[in-house]
Amino acid sequence: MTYDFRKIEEKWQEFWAENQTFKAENDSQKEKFYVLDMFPYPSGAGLHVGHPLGYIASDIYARYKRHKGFNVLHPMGYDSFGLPAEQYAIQTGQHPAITTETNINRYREQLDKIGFSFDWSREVRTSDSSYYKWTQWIFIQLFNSWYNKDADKAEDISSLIAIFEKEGNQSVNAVCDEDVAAFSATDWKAFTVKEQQEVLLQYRLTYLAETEVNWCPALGTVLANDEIVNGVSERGGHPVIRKKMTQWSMRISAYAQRLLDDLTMVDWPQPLKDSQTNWIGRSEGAEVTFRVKGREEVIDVFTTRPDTIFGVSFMTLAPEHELVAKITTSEQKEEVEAYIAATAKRSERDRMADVKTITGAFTGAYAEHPFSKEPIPIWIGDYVLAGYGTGAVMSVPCGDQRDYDFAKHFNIPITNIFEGVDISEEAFADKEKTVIANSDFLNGLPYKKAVKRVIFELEKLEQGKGKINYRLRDAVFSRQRYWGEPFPVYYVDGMPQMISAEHLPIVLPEVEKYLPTETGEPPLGNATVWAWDVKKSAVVSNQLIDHKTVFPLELNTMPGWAGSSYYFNRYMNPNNENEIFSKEAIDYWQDVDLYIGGSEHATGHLLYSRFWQKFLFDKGIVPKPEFAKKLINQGMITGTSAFVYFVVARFAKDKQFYIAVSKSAWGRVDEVIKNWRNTHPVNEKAFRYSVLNRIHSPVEYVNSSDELDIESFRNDPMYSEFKDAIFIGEKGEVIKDNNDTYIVGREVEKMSKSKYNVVSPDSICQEYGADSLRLYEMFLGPLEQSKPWNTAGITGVHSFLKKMWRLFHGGNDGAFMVTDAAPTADNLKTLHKTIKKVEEDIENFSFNTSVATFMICVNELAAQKCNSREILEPLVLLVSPYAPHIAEELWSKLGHATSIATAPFPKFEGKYLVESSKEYPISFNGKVRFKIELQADLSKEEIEAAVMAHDKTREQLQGRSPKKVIVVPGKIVNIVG
RNA sequence: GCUCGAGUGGUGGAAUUGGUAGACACGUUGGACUUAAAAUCCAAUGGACAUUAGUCCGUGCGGGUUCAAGUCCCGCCUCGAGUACCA
Repeated sequence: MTYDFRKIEEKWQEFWAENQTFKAENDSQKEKFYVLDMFPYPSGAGLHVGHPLGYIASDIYARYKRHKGFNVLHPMGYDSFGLPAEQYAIQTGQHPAITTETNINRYREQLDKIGFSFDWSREVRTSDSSYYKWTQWIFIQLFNSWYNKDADKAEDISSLIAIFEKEGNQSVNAVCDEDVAAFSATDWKAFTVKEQQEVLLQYRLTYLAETEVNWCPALGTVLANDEIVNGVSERGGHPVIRKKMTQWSMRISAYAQRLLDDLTMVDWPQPLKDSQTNWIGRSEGAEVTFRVKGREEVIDVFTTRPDTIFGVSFMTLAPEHELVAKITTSEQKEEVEAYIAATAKRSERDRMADVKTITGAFTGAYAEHPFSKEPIPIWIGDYVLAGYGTGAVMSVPCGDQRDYDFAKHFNIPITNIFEGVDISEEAFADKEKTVIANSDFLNGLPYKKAVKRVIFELEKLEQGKGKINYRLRDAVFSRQRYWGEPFPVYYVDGMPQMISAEHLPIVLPEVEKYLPTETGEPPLGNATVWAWDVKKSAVVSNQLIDHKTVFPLELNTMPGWAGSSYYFNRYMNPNNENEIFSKEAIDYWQDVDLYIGGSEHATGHLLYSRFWQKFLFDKGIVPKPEFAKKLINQGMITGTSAFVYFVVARFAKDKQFYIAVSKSAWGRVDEVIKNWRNTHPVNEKAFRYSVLNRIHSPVEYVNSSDELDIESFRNDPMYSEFKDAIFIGEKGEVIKDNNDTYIVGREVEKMSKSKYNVVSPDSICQEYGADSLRLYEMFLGPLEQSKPWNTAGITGVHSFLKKMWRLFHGGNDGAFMVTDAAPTADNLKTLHKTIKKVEEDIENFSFNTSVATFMICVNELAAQKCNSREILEPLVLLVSPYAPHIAEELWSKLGHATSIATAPFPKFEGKYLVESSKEYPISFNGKVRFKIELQADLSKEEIEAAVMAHDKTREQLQGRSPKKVIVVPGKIVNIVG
């Protein structure tokens, strides 16, 4: 019987689906294990072989854990709201829900063919109203919460209101907007309802505020910081400008410190942790208040070097700073305004690209030094960012290179306040070596002591305090898009009101057009039934809006990360209509044990998810402050492109054709063409040719030896212009389509349609089977590393499966032939060494090496002609997580009526590996010269004696007596001298 | 610029605490079987020298520690990822 993988794989995929083999139970006596993949956005292009890499790894782990007796939760779903479906809708009018559905079905078909052990009964789709009902619900919870810094957690807004009623807001230690006005309990009670709501918005964890946002005109929406890469939108690469807009924001900054601290709790890759740490950007320092000479206004600055305060020789404000207009003197007004106009014109991108050019303008105003009371000129400069700190800096040229360059450029005097340091060439920024001089009460102090002292003095003056600053900004949560979660929000007198949870979900309305309205409102502005009736508690026609019982609904939708920030929790109890998940479910499953996904989500999804998890934790909704214990970033699989090298030959008029020159001759085109002309005379004197760029050939036309299937290439309609091309080899000989070979050039590139190097998992499954695909993806190399795909190599793992199949099917007729014969010592040794290695490898996520181990095992057992059930049955179990279809088939042939999925993993027994002898490498001065076989239980002395007595040792030493003999029992012997 | 990661045969990659570098596989070459092909099997395969025995060189480069270094230390180079004037 031959290994008919197509039949076997189809059979078992059906079996698993019918029997719901991988359905996880929420009430189980077994220990839980939660293995999660980052769910995909179902794009129209479908999956290529790079996508399932992480899914295969997690599936192996999930299956392994089932064999180890765990109740495994291994779900899959779709992050199905998003831009591409909406862009497609704008172009074609096709409803995004339809496109999304089509794409999901295609994804599902592809995933099913690979034989994953997903519990599909738990599938979620973020664009389903039964799912986004809970996204809306969490939004409401955030709205109804504030961050109490004393308790260091989120609390219900009612506790804040209680404080306001009792004592106003002065003693409240909350994370809130910067500019909250002080009020007393009496004030609070005197406020109108609207005024009270305005105040509360400044404290809520999600709030509506006019903020400066990243507006992308091309996409017609705002973007979060992590959606902008190099100053342009991550999707599409469109320019982004700063714009003030009223938007929903998430007060993630409240959690900055905990997001930082709790990184120590999780086993995540260090680079990922580092990039979150950098993104949060904590810096310790002080806030210092400078009075402006002759004016009421003050300038607050944040500095990490308050110890250098006596080195301040000027102040710099961001051009956008609100004080600029107020303090600029009439003499300087023209220059300052011109400068502001010039910087406003420069895009964010220009500003970033051009760091070298120093620009700025003097405002004419002076600040007053808090200690020396000396006047300090106030400048503006675009190297100071409005969005960081207070948008103003105290410039200390002797201690900061940017300040130094600025001072030099504008001839501002530089004071040296460091002991024994030369600053004539550059600033001195080494904190460790700092000793302060020239600084009144700070003289002689090192950095740390000086900082402490100056903060103490500033507090005395009430002109400063120690402060910790974070780069992390609150996250803008509104998007001017159609295909996203609608907010459960309506407006009364301009103030946002939450729709109560029992009326959720608020379902996305139908619209005629997916573009912004003529008045510039988001696409939901096109909806005709999009108003909230508070009496009926229902969405009704806009025409009924009377601002008494019927109010307008929010027109923005939520961003892509809303639905993905808690889906891992929803999987625990995904079909629960009454709760986000049941208490029993969350108590049992707790958190994700293993999360596998791409590293591109480091500062987006993974930061927002941690934020929401902490919020839900504060509210007692989830039991863990971190949602995923261990996380692995799988590497990218790149494509191996194939190139054909062409020249265009012309002779006579209008007569031209293509000549493909083989890769190895590409450097000597002239010579090769000349050779070709010698053997194939072209009469026309006008013959000439020019070099054409290399052309991507579809990778399916190239075999494992890099030979092009010229006929297929010619007949591809894509390449009709090369239909009659002449292919020539290294020496200029003409390559005949059937006999000779044309060798293509190869290069590793990103897998993409435009490079014709995309390989789909479907075609691999069709030709080699899912088990081969799974094994090969793992065999390519370490999971975390990026590596090129080359279909040619798959024959290795495929023939391994065939070899394994043959272990079970002997004789000439290939009948199933497993015997109950007792295994030999060699059989047992091979098996147990394999068990040991495979188990270690899976625990270490080293899947590539266990595939190699399987190959060695099968090669050895084949050489030993092993047919013993006692050996082959455990082998099937070992292979099962990797190649589940063939494993199920062999398992059932071995006489088992139930699936292999939960059969216990073979137990390693060291006794079979005990060796009676050991082959010792004998090295002289570190170089191995020969090997000798010795008994394994010899002592150091006995080994040394045996080695020294050996003929070959004497031969090597040639009469010399060794200085030293090093014996490492069980390892090596080294003779020195 | 800063932070992190990585450099090993023609290729993908192996190599517990420093202890036989190149496992396993692809590719290549030769052979068996076959009318032929496919499939399968066998052998060789880091480089140089050598008839053999064997010798020398070899894990990006240069130093160092050690009986012993792909692995540890110091200094560089190259590539990749992230970040972008963060006061």
